[in-house]
Amino acid sequence: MPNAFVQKLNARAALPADAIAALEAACGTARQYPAKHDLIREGDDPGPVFVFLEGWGCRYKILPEGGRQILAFLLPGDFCDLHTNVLNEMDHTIATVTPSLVATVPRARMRELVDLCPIVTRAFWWAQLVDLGVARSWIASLGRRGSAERVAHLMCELYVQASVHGLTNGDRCTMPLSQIMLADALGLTPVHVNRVLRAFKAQGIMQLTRGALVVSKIAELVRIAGFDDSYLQQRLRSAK
Amino acid sequence: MPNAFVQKLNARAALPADAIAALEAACGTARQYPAKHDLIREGDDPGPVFVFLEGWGCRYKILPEGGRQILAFLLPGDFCDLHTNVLNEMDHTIATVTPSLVATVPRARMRELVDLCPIVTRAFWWAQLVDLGVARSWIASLGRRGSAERVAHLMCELYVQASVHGLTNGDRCTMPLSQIMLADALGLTPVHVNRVLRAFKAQGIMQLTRGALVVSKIAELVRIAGFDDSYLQQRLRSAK
DNA sequence: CGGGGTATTGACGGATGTCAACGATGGTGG
DNA sequence: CCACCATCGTTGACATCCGTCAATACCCCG
Repeated sequence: MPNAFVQKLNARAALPADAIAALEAACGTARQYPAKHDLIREGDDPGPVFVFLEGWGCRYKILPEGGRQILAFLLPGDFCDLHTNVLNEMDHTIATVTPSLVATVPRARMRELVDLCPIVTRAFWWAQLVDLGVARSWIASLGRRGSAERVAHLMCELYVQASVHGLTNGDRCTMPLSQIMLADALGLTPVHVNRVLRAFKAQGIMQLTRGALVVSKIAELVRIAGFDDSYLQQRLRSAK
Repeated sequence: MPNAFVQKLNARAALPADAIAALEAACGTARQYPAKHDLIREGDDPGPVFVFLEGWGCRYKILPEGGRQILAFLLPGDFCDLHTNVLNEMDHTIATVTPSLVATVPRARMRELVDLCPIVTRAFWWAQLVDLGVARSWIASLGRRGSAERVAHLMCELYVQASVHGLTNGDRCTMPLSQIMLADALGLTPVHVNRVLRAFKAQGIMQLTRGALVVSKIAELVRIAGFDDSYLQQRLRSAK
Protein backbone atom coordinates (compact mmCIF):
# COMPACT_ATOMS: atom_id res chain seq x y z
CA MET A 1 0.00 0.00 0.00
CA PRO A 2 1.43 3.37 -1.02
CA ASN A 3 2.15 5.97 1.62
CA ALA A 4 -0.17 8.85 2.40
CA PHE A 5 1.76 11.25 0.20
CA VAL A 6 1.39 9.13 -2.91
CA GLN A 7 -2.20 8.37 -2.07
CA LYS A 8 -3.02 12.03 -1.90
CA LEU A 9 -1.36 12.91 -5.18
CA ASN A 10 -2.79 9.85 -6.83
CA ALA A 11 -6.33 10.58 -5.75
CA ARG A 12 -7.23 13.04 -8.43
CA ALA A 13 -5.52 11.66 -11.49
CA ALA A 14 -3.82 8.28 -11.71
CA LEU A 15 -0.06 8.65 -11.70
CA PRO A 16 2.17 6.51 -13.91
CA ALA A 17 3.75 3.57 -12.13
CA ASP A 18 7.28 4.91 -12.40
CA ALA A 19 6.21 8.20 -10.85
CA ILE A 20 4.62 6.37 -7.95
CA ALA A 21 7.79 4.43 -7.40
CA ALA A 22 9.92 7.57 -7.54
CA LEU A 23 7.68 9.41 -5.08
CA GLU A 24 7.72 6.47 -2.70
CA ALA A 25 11.47 6.26 -2.91
CA ALA A 26 11.89 9.95 -2.19
CA CYS A 27 10.06 9.47 1.10
CA GLY A 28 12.33 6.62 2.02
CA THR A 29 14.22 8.44 4.70
CA ALA A 30 11.47 9.40 7.08
CA ARG A 31 12.04 10.27 10.71
CA GLN A 32 9.93 10.31 13.82
CA TYR A 33 9.54 13.65 15.61
CA PRO A 34 8.00 14.37 19.00
CA ALA A 35 4.88 16.47 19.43
CA LYS A 36 5.19 20.25 19.19
CA HIS A 37 8.49 20.09 17.43
CA ASP A 38 9.41 22.89 15.03
CA LEU A 39 10.62 21.36 11.78
CA ILE A 40 11.60 24.66 10.27
CA ARG A 41 11.21 28.14 11.68
CA GLU A 42 10.13 31.49 10.39
CA GLY A 43 13.28 33.23 9.22
CA ASP A 44 15.17 30.05 8.42
CA ASP A 45 16.53 29.39 4.97
CA PRO A 46 14.03 27.17 3.20
CA GLY A 47 15.37 23.69 3.78
CA PRO A 48 14.09 20.45 2.38
CA VAL A 49 10.44 19.80 1.63
CA PHE A 50 8.67 18.11 4.53
CA VAL A 51 6.11 15.44 3.86
CA PHE A 52 3.82 14.30 6.66
CA LEU A 53 3.41 10.54 6.52
CA GLU A 54 1.84 10.01 9.93
CA GLY A 55 0.62 12.42 12.58
CA TRP A 56 -0.69 15.98 12.55
CA GLY A 57 1.26 19.17 11.98
CA CYS A 58 0.58 22.83 11.49
CA ARG A 59 1.92 26.01 10.01
CA TYR A 60 2.02 29.09 12.21
CA LYS A 61 3.30 32.61 12.57
CA ILE A 62 4.32 34.50 15.66
CA LEU A 63 3.26 38.13 15.48
CA PRO A 64 5.29 41.06 16.83
CA GLU A 65 2.66 41.57 19.54
CA GLY A 66 3.44 38.11 20.76
CA GLY A 67 0.40 36.15 19.68
CA ARG A 68 0.50 33.02 17.63
CA GLN A 69 -1.68 32.36 14.60
CA ILE A 70 -2.00 28.91 13.14
CA LEU A 71 -2.34 29.15 9.36
CA ALA A 72 -3.21 25.58 8.49
CA PHE A 73 -3.22 22.06 9.81
CA LEU A 74 -1.23 19.36 8.08
CA LEU A 75 -2.42 15.79 7.89
CA PRO A 76 -0.74 12.71 6.44
CA GLY A 77 0.01 13.24 2.77
CA ASP A 78 0.33 17.01 3.13
CA PHE A 79 3.60 18.62 2.32
CA CYS A 80 5.22 22.01 2.49
CA ASP A 81 5.54 24.36 -0.40
CA LEU A 82 8.24 23.56 -2.77
CA HIS A 83 9.31 26.68 -4.64
CA THR A 84 9.43 28.53 -1.38
CA ASN A 85 12.47 29.96 -3.02
CA VAL A 86 10.23 32.89 -3.78
CA LEU A 87 11.74 34.16 -0.64
CA ASN A 88 15.14 33.63 0.85
CA GLU A 89 13.63 32.74 4.14
CA MET A 90 10.56 31.02 5.53
CA ASP A 91 7.70 33.35 6.32
CA HIS A 92 6.18 30.90 8.77
CA THR A 93 7.08 27.99 10.97
CA ILE A 94 6.16 24.37 10.34
CA ALA A 95 5.74 22.16 13.36
CA THR A 96 4.38 18.84 14.45
CA VAL A 97 1.26 18.78 16.59
CA THR A 98 1.32 15.13 17.54
CA PRO A 99 4.29 12.79 17.38
CA SER A 100 4.77 12.44 13.63
CA LEU A 101 6.57 10.52 10.96
CA VAL A 102 7.93 13.07 8.52
CA ALA A 103 9.96 12.56 5.37
CA THR A 104 12.39 15.25 4.31
CA VAL A 105 12.91 15.45 0.59
CA PRO A 106 15.77 17.63 -0.65
CA ARG A 107 14.49 20.47 -2.72
CA ALA A 108 16.42 19.46 -5.83
CA ARG A 109 15.06 15.94 -5.57
CA MET A 110 11.57 17.29 -5.24
CA ARG A 111 12.03 19.38 -8.31
CA GLU A 112 13.08 16.33 -10.28
CA LEU A 113 9.93 14.61 -9.16
CA VAL A 114 7.80 17.52 -10.22
CA ASP A 115 9.42 17.59 -13.63
CA LEU A 116 8.93 13.86 -14.02
CA CYS A 117 5.79 14.17 -16.05
CA PRO A 118 2.96 16.64 -16.58
CA ILE A 119 0.57 14.54 -14.51
CA VAL A 120 2.80 14.80 -11.48
CA THR A 121 3.32 18.49 -12.04
CA ARG A 122 -0.41 19.01 -12.12
CA ALA A 123 -0.94 16.88 -9.05
CA PHE A 124 1.42 19.09 -7.06
CA TRP A 125 -0.08 22.22 -8.47
CA TRP A 126 -3.52 21.05 -7.66
CA ALA A 127 -2.58 20.23 -4.07
CA GLN A 128 -1.38 23.77 -3.72
CA LEU A 129 -4.62 25.11 -5.11
CA VAL A 130 -6.50 23.17 -2.49
CA ASP A 131 -4.35 24.82 0.18
CA LEU A 132 -5.21 28.17 -1.33
CA GLY A 133 -8.91 27.36 -1.23
CA VAL A 134 -8.72 26.39 2.41
CA ALA A 135 -6.72 29.50 3.24
CA ARG A 136 -9.42 31.64 1.63
CA SER A 137 -12.06 29.88 3.60
CA TRP A 138 -10.13 30.66 6.78
CA ILE A 139 -9.92 34.31 5.79
CA ALA A 140 -13.68 34.42 5.46
CA SER A 141 -14.12 32.71 8.80
CA LEU A 142 -11.74 34.95 10.69
CA GLY A 143 -13.08 38.09 9.11
CA ARG A 144 -16.81 37.58 9.24
CA ARG A 145 -17.91 34.84 11.59
CA GLY A 146 -18.67 35.05 15.27
CA SER A 147 -16.90 32.80 17.72
CA ALA A 148 -19.45 29.98 17.80
CA GLU A 149 -19.75 29.89 14.03
CA ARG A 150 -15.99 29.90 13.75
CA VAL A 151 -15.53 27.00 16.12
CA ALA A 152 -18.30 25.07 14.41
CA HIS A 153 -16.82 25.66 10.99
CA LEU A 154 -13.37 24.47 11.97
CA MET A 155 -14.84 21.41 13.63
CA CYS A 156 -16.74 20.58 10.45
CA GLU A 157 -13.66 21.03 8.35
CA LEU A 158 -11.47 18.92 10.58
CA TYR A 159 -14.15 16.28 10.87
CA VAL A 160 -14.33 15.97 7.10
CA GLN A 161 -10.59 15.86 6.80
CA ALA A 162 -10.33 13.27 9.53
CA SER A 163 -12.97 11.14 7.87
CA VAL A 164 -10.99 11.20 4.66
CA HIS A 165 -8.06 9.83 6.59
CA GLY A 166 -10.15 7.11 8.14
CA LEU A 167 -9.96 8.69 11.58
CA THR A 168 -13.71 8.71 12.11
CA ASN A 169 -15.91 6.05 13.55
CA GLY A 170 -19.58 6.92 13.37
CA ASP A 171 -20.00 10.29 15.07
CA ARG A 172 -16.66 9.89 16.80
CA CYS A 173 -13.43 11.25 15.38
CA THR A 174 -9.80 11.53 16.34
CA MET A 175 -8.93 15.10 17.23
CA PRO A 176 -5.60 15.65 18.94
CA LEU A 177 -5.93 19.41 19.26
CA SER A 178 -5.94 21.17 22.61
CA GLN A 179 -8.23 24.13 23.19
CA ILE A 180 -5.13 26.29 23.15
CA MET A 181 -4.31 25.13 19.65
CA LEU A 182 -7.86 25.69 18.50
CA ALA A 183 -7.70 29.19 19.93
CA ASP A 184 -4.48 29.86 18.03
CA ALA A 185 -6.12 28.69 14.83
CA LEU A 186 -9.39 30.54 15.35
CA GLY A 187 -8.06 33.91 16.39
CA LEU A 188 -9.72 33.57 19.80
CA THR A 189 -8.48 33.16 23.35
CA PRO A 190 -8.37 29.74 24.98
CA VAL A 191 -10.84 30.96 27.56
CA HIS A 192 -13.37 31.89 24.95
CA VAL A 193 -12.91 28.67 23.00
CA ASN A 194 -13.66 26.88 26.23
CA ARG A 195 -16.88 28.84 26.68
CA VAL A 196 -18.04 28.02 23.17
CA LEU A 197 -17.21 24.34 23.52
CA ARG A 198 -19.02 24.16 26.80
CA ALA A 199 -22.09 25.76 25.23
CA PHE A 200 -22.04 23.19 22.44
CA LYS A 201 -21.73 20.42 24.96
CA ALA A 202 -24.63 21.81 26.99
CA GLN A 203 -26.76 21.89 23.86
CA GLY A 204 -25.81 18.33 23.06
CA ILE A 205 -24.34 19.31 19.73
CA MET A 206 -20.79 18.13 20.12
CA GLN A 207 -18.23 17.25 22.71
CA LEU A 208 -14.48 17.57 22.56
CA THR A 209 -12.43 15.53 24.97
CA ARG A 210 -8.76 14.75 25.08
CA GLY A 211 -7.98 13.36 21.68
CA ALA A 212 -11.49 12.77 20.41
CA LEU A 213 -14.44 14.68 19.05
CA VAL A 214 -17.99 13.37 19.27
CA VAL A 215 -20.56 15.09 17.10
CA SER A 216 -24.08 14.29 18.25
CA LYS A 217 -26.04 16.68 16.07
CA ILE A 218 -24.02 17.06 12.95
CA ALA A 219 -26.81 18.76 11.05
CA GLU A 220 -27.02 21.38 13.74
CA LEU A 221 -23.27 21.89 13.72
CA VAL A 222 -23.26 22.30 9.95
CA ARG A 223 -26.10 24.79 10.23
CA ILE A 224 -24.32 26.91 12.82
CA ALA A 225 -21.11 26.79 10.84
CA GLY A 226 -22.85 27.81 7.66
CA PHE A 227 -20.71 25.05 6.27
CA ASP A 228 -20.93 25.45 2.56
CA ASP A 229 -21.94 22.25 0.84
CA SER A 230 -19.84 22.97 -2.22
CA TYR A 231 -16.90 23.66 0.05
CA LEU A 232 -17.50 20.32 1.66
CA GLN A 233 -17.62 18.64 -1.72
CA GLN A 234 -14.34 20.26 -2.59
CA ARG A 235 -12.75 19.05 0.59
CA LEU A 236 -14.01 15.55 0.02
CA ARG A 237 -12.88 15.46 -3.56
CA SER A 238 -9.53 17.01 -2.88
CA ALA A 239 -8.43 14.83 -0.05
CA LYS A 240 -10.14 11.67 -1.20
CA MET B 1 6.15 47.39 -24.10
CA PRO B 2 4.64 44.13 -22.87
CA ASN B 3 1.40 44.17 -20.96
CA ALA B 4 1.17 43.93 -17.19
CA PHE B 5 0.52 40.21 -17.29
CA VAL B 6 3.69 39.41 -19.21
CA GLN B 7 5.67 41.86 -17.12
CA LYS B 8 4.62 40.14 -13.95
CA LEU B 9 5.46 36.67 -15.17
CA ASN B 10 8.68 37.87 -16.71
CA ALA B 11 9.85 39.58 -13.56
CA ARG B 12 11.26 36.56 -11.80
CA ALA B 13 12.80 34.56 -14.59
CA ALA B 14 13.21 35.75 -18.14
CA LEU B 15 10.73 34.05 -20.44
CA PRO B 16 11.67 32.90 -23.92
CA ALA B 17 10.62 35.26 -26.68
CA ASP B 18 8.09 32.89 -28.18
CA ALA B 19 6.41 32.47 -24.80
CA ILE B 20 6.17 36.22 -24.39
CA ALA B 21 4.58 36.52 -27.79
CA ALA B 22 2.12 33.74 -27.05
CA LEU B 23 1.12 35.25 -23.71
CA GLU B 24 0.65 38.64 -25.30
CA ALA B 25 -1.47 37.14 -28.03
CA ALA B 26 -3.66 35.32 -25.55
CA CYS B 27 -4.55 38.64 -23.94
CA GLY B 28 -5.46 40.08 -27.31
CA THR B 29 -9.18 40.14 -26.71
CA ALA B 30 -9.46 42.33 -23.66
CA ARG B 31 -12.61 44.14 -22.67
CA GLN B 32 -13.40 47.14 -20.56
CA TYR B 33 -15.68 46.60 -17.54
CA PRO B 34 -17.31 49.17 -15.27
CA ALA B 35 -16.44 49.44 -11.58
CA LYS B 36 -17.98 46.90 -9.18
CA HIS B 37 -18.79 44.48 -11.91
CA ASP B 38 -18.85 40.78 -11.09
CA LEU B 39 -16.79 38.92 -13.67
CA ILE B 40 -17.69 35.51 -12.32
CA ARG B 41 -19.76 34.61 -9.30
CA GLU B 42 -19.53 32.14 -6.49
CA GLY B 43 -21.38 29.06 -7.65
CA ASP B 44 -20.78 29.63 -11.36
CA ASP B 45 -19.03 27.07 -13.47
CA PRO B 46 -15.40 28.10 -13.74
CA GLY B 47 -15.27 30.05 -16.98
CA PRO B 48 -12.24 31.48 -18.70
CA VAL B 49 -9.20 32.77 -16.83
CA PHE B 50 -9.41 36.49 -16.21
CA VAL B 51 -6.30 38.61 -16.50
CA PHE B 52 -6.32 42.15 -15.14
CA LEU B 53 -4.49 44.44 -17.56
CA GLU B 54 -5.61 47.77 -16.12
CA GLY B 55 -7.60 48.69 -13.03
CA TRP B 56 -8.15 47.07 -9.65
CA GLY B 57 -10.23 44.03 -8.85
CA CYS B 58 -10.91 41.78 -5.90
CA ARG B 59 -12.00 38.32 -4.87
CA TYR B 60 -14.75 38.02 -2.30
CA LYS B 61 -17.17 35.69 -0.61
CA ILE B 62 -20.65 36.36 0.70
CA LEU B 63 -21.29 34.50 3.94
CA PRO B 64 -24.61 32.96 4.93
CA GLU B 65 -25.01 35.58 7.64
CA GLY B 66 -24.97 38.20 4.93
CA GLY B 67 -21.57 39.77 5.39
CA ARG B 68 -19.01 40.11 2.67
CA GLN B 69 -15.35 39.23 3.02
CA ILE B 70 -12.80 40.35 0.47
CA LEU B 71 -10.13 37.69 0.07
CA ALA B 72 -7.60 39.53 -2.04
CA PHE B 73 -7.11 42.53 -4.23
CA LEU B 74 -6.12 42.13 -7.85
CA LEU B 75 -3.85 44.58 -9.60
CA PRO B 76 -2.71 44.73 -13.21
CA GLY B 77 -0.90 41.54 -14.16
CA ASP B 78 -2.82 39.44 -11.64
CA PHE B 79 -4.95 36.62 -12.88
CA CYS B 80 -7.41 34.11 -11.55
CA ASP B 81 -6.58 30.55 -10.73
CA LEU B 82 -6.30 28.28 -13.61
CA HIS B 83 -6.94 24.71 -12.55
CA THR B 84 -9.96 25.87 -10.66
CA ASN B 85 -11.28 22.65 -12.10
CA VAL B 86 -10.54 21.27 -8.68
CA LEU B 87 -14.11 22.12 -8.12
CA ASN B 88 -17.06 22.19 -10.45
CA GLU B 89 -17.98 25.62 -9.32
CA MET B 90 -16.33 28.81 -8.16
CA ASP B 91 -16.00 29.13 -4.41
CA HIS B 92 -15.73 32.89 -4.57
CA THR B 93 -16.65 35.82 -6.77
CA ILE B 94 -14.23 37.86 -8.83
CA ALA B 95 -15.14 41.46 -9.46
CA THR B 96 -13.72 44.73 -10.65
CA VAL B 97 -13.19 47.48 -8.11
CA THR B 98 -12.44 50.31 -10.52
CA PRO B 99 -13.26 50.40 -14.22
CA SER B 100 -10.88 47.79 -15.60
CA LEU B 101 -9.45 46.34 -18.74
CA VAL B 102 -9.66 42.59 -18.40
CA ALA B 103 -8.58 39.87 -20.80
CA THR B 104 -10.44 36.57 -20.78
CA VAL B 105 -8.33 33.63 -21.80
CA PRO B 106 -10.12 30.35 -22.45
CA ARG B 107 -9.04 27.71 -20.04
CA ALA B 108 -7.75 25.36 -22.73
CA ARG B 109 -5.69 28.14 -24.23
CA MET B 110 -4.28 28.94 -20.84
CA ARG B 111 -3.30 25.37 -20.33
CA GLU B 112 -1.43 25.37 -23.62
CA LEU B 113 0.45 28.41 -22.45
CA VAL B 114 1.36 26.76 -19.20
CA ASP B 115 2.61 23.68 -20.98
CA LEU B 116 4.65 25.79 -23.36
CA CYS B 117 7.86 25.43 -21.44
CA PRO B 118 8.99 24.72 -17.88
CA ILE B 119 9.91 28.35 -17.32
CA VAL B 120 6.37 29.46 -18.00
CA THR B 121 4.98 26.68 -15.84
CA ARG B 122 7.14 27.81 -12.98
CA ALA B 123 6.24 31.42 -13.48
CA PHE B 124 2.56 30.58 -13.09
CA TRP B 125 3.22 28.34 -10.17
CA TRP B 126 5.27 30.95 -8.49
CA ALA B 127 2.59 33.58 -8.94
CA GLN B 128 0.22 31.26 -7.17
CA LEU B 129 2.65 30.79 -4.32
CA VAL B 130 2.81 34.52 -3.87
CA ASP B 131 -0.98 34.56 -3.60
CA LEU B 132 -0.74 31.87 -0.97
CA GLY B 133 1.81 33.86 0.98
CA VAL B 134 -0.38 36.93 0.95
CA ALA B 135 -3.40 34.88 1.97
CA ARG B 136 -1.47 33.53 4.96
CA SER B 137 -0.45 37.01 5.92
CA TRP B 138 -4.12 38.02 5.85
CA ILE B 139 -5.01 35.10 8.07
CA ALA B 140 -2.49 36.28 10.61
CA SER B 141 -3.80 39.82 10.43
CA LEU B 142 -7.44 38.89 10.80
CA GLY B 143 -6.76 36.46 13.58
CA ARG B 144 -4.32 38.30 15.77
CA ARG B 145 -4.13 42.01 15.07
CA GLY B 146 -6.22 44.79 16.54
CA SER B 147 -8.11 47.15 14.28
CA ALA B 148 -5.47 49.87 14.04
CA GLU B 149 -2.71 47.41 13.35
CA ARG B 150 -4.86 45.71 10.77
CA VAL B 151 -5.62 48.90 8.92
CA ALA B 152 -1.99 49.95 9.05
CA HIS B 153 -0.84 46.60 7.74
CA LEU B 154 -3.18 46.63 4.79
CA MET B 155 -2.19 50.18 3.96
CA CYS B 156 1.47 49.19 3.99
CA GLU B 157 0.79 46.23 1.78
CA LEU B 158 -1.25 48.18 -0.71
CA TYR B 159 1.25 51.00 -0.69
CA VAL B 160 4.03 48.62 -1.61
CA GLN B 161 1.96 46.99 -4.28
CA ALA B 162 0.95 50.36 -5.69
CA SER B 163 4.56 51.50 -5.76
CA VAL B 164 5.47 48.41 -7.74
CA HIS B 165 2.87 49.43 -10.28
CA GLY B 166 4.18 52.96 -10.45
CA LEU B 167 1.13 54.35 -8.72
CA THR B 168 3.09 56.21 -6.05
CA ASN B 169 4.55 59.66 -6.14
CA GLY B 170 6.60 60.47 -3.07
CA ASP B 171 4.38 59.85 -0.06
CA ARG B 172 1.28 59.97 -2.23
CA CYS B 173 -0.29 56.90 -3.75
CA THR B 174 -3.31 55.96 -5.82
CA MET B 175 -5.83 54.13 -3.68
CA PRO B 176 -9.27 53.68 -5.19
CA LEU B 177 -10.77 51.81 -2.25
CA SER B 178 -13.71 53.13 -0.28
CA GLN B 179 -13.84 52.70 3.48
CA ILE B 180 -16.58 50.17 2.90
CA MET B 181 -14.28 48.05 0.78
CA LEU B 182 -11.51 48.33 3.34
CA ALA B 183 -13.95 47.20 5.99
CA ASP B 184 -14.93 44.20 3.89
CA ALA B 185 -11.29 43.30 3.48
CA LEU B 186 -10.33 43.86 7.11
CA GLY B 187 -13.19 42.08 8.80
CA LEU B 188 -14.32 45.33 10.42
CA THR B 189 -17.34 47.57 10.05
CA PRO B 190 -17.18 50.69 7.90
CA VAL B 191 -17.89 52.76 10.99
CA HIS B 192 -14.90 51.38 12.78
CA VAL B 193 -12.59 51.73 9.81
CA ASN B 194 -13.62 55.36 9.74
CA ARG B 195 -12.69 55.77 13.39
CA VAL B 196 -9.26 54.26 12.85
CA LEU B 197 -8.58 56.35 9.76
CA ARG B 198 -9.62 59.48 11.55
CA ALA B 199 -7.29 58.67 14.42
CA PHE B 200 -4.40 58.19 11.99
CA LYS B 201 -5.22 61.48 10.35
CA ALA B 202 -5.34 63.24 13.72
CA GLN B 203 -1.92 61.82 14.55
CA GLY B 204 -0.57 63.01 11.22
CA ILE B 205 0.39 59.49 10.21
CA MET B 206 -1.62 59.04 7.07
CA GLN B 207 -4.63 60.38 5.27
CA LEU B 208 -6.97 58.59 2.92
CA THR B 209 -9.10 60.70 0.61
CA ARG B 210 -11.13 59.77 -2.41
CA GLY B 211 -8.76 57.92 -4.64
CA ALA B 212 -5.50 58.75 -2.94
CA LEU B 213 -3.48 57.82 0.12
CA VAL B 214 -0.92 60.17 1.64
CA VAL B 215 1.48 58.63 4.13
CA SER B 216 3.21 61.31 6.17
CA LYS B 217 4.97 59.14 8.73
CA ILE B 218 5.68 55.91 6.95
CA ALA B 219 8.06 54.70 9.64
CA GLU B 220 5.33 55.09 12.21
CA LEU B 221 2.81 53.29 10.03
CA VAL B 222 5.19 50.42 9.51
CA ARG B 223 5.80 50.25 13.23
CA ILE B 224 2.11 50.12 14.08
CA ALA B 225 1.50 47.52 11.39
CA GLY B 226 4.35 45.36 12.60
CA PHE B 227 5.01 45.17 8.91
CA ASP B 228 7.48 42.39 8.54
CA ASP B 229 10.53 43.44 6.59
CA SER B 230 10.99 40.04 5.03
CA TYR B 231 7.35 40.08 4.01
CA LEU B 232 7.96 43.43 2.42
CA GLN B 233 10.96 42.07 0.56
CA GLN B 234 8.85 39.23 -0.68
CA ARG B 235 6.18 41.58 -1.94
CA LEU B 236 8.74 43.73 -3.67
CA ARG B 237 10.46 40.84 -5.29
CA SER B 238 7.30 39.11 -6.29
CA ALA B 239 5.52 41.96 -7.95
CA LYS B 240 8.60 43.71 -9.28
C1' DC C 1 2.94 11.46 45.06
C1' DG C 2 4.28 15.56 42.77
C1' DG C 3 4.47 18.56 38.79
C1' DG C 4 3.42 20.64 34.32
C1' DG C 5 0.41 21.48 31.12
C1' DT C 6 -4.48 21.87 30.22
C1' DA C 7 -9.42 22.76 31.27
C1' DT C 8 -12.88 25.39 33.81
C1' DT C 9 -15.03 29.26 35.93
C1' DG C 10 -16.36 34.02 37.37
C1' DA C 11 -15.85 39.05 37.57
C1' DC C 12 -14.68 42.76 35.06
C1' DG C 13 -13.17 45.92 31.27
C1' DG C 14 -12.55 47.39 26.72
C1' DA C 15 -12.61 47.07 21.83
C1' DT C 16 -15.66 46.77 18.29
C1' DG C 17 -20.40 46.36 16.46
C1' DT C 18 -25.05 48.44 15.94
C1' DC C 19 -28.18 51.98 15.08
C1' DA C 20 -29.41 56.26 13.49
C1' DA C 21 -28.89 60.65 11.75
C1' DC C 22 -26.58 64.02 9.15
C1' DG C 23 -23.08 65.93 5.96
C1' DA C 24 -20.14 65.70 1.90
C1' DT C 25 -19.26 64.53 -2.69
C1' DG C 26 -19.58 63.44 -7.32
C1' DG C 27 -22.32 61.94 -11.23
C1' DT C 28 -26.40 62.54 -14.09
C1' DG C 29 -30.05 64.35 -16.51
C1' DG C 30 -32.97 68.08 -17.43
C1' DC D 1 -25.51 75.08 -15.32
C1' DC D 2 -28.12 73.61 -11.78
C1' DA D 3 -30.89 70.38 -9.06
C1' DC D 4 -31.22 65.99 -7.72
C1' DC D 5 -29.81 61.53 -6.21
C1' DA D 6 -26.93 57.79 -4.83
C1' DT D 7 -23.11 56.64 -2.53
C1' DC D 8 -19.93 57.45 0.69
C1' DG D 9 -18.01 59.58 4.90
C1' DT D 10 -18.72 61.31 9.77
C1' DT D 11 -20.41 61.35 14.29
C1' DG D 12 -22.45 60.05 18.88
C1' DA D 13 -24.94 56.98 22.08
C1' DC D 14 -25.39 52.60 23.35
C1' DA D 15 -24.98 47.38 23.33
C1' DT D 16 -22.33 43.24 23.22
C1' DC D 17 -18.95 40.11 22.33
C1' DC D 18 -14.76 38.77 23.51
C1' DG D 19 -10.39 39.51 26.07
C1' DT D 20 -8.03 39.83 30.53
C1' DC D 21 -6.98 38.36 34.96
C1' DA D 22 -6.91 35.23 38.46
C1' DA D 23 -8.02 31.28 40.94
C1' DT D 24 -9.06 26.45 41.06
C1' DA D 25 -9.72 21.83 39.29
C1' DC D 26 -8.22 18.20 36.37
C1' DC D 27 -5.36 14.80 34.22
C1' DC D 28 -1.56 12.52 32.40
C1' DC D 29 3.10 11.17 33.22
C1' DG D 30 7.10 10.47 35.58
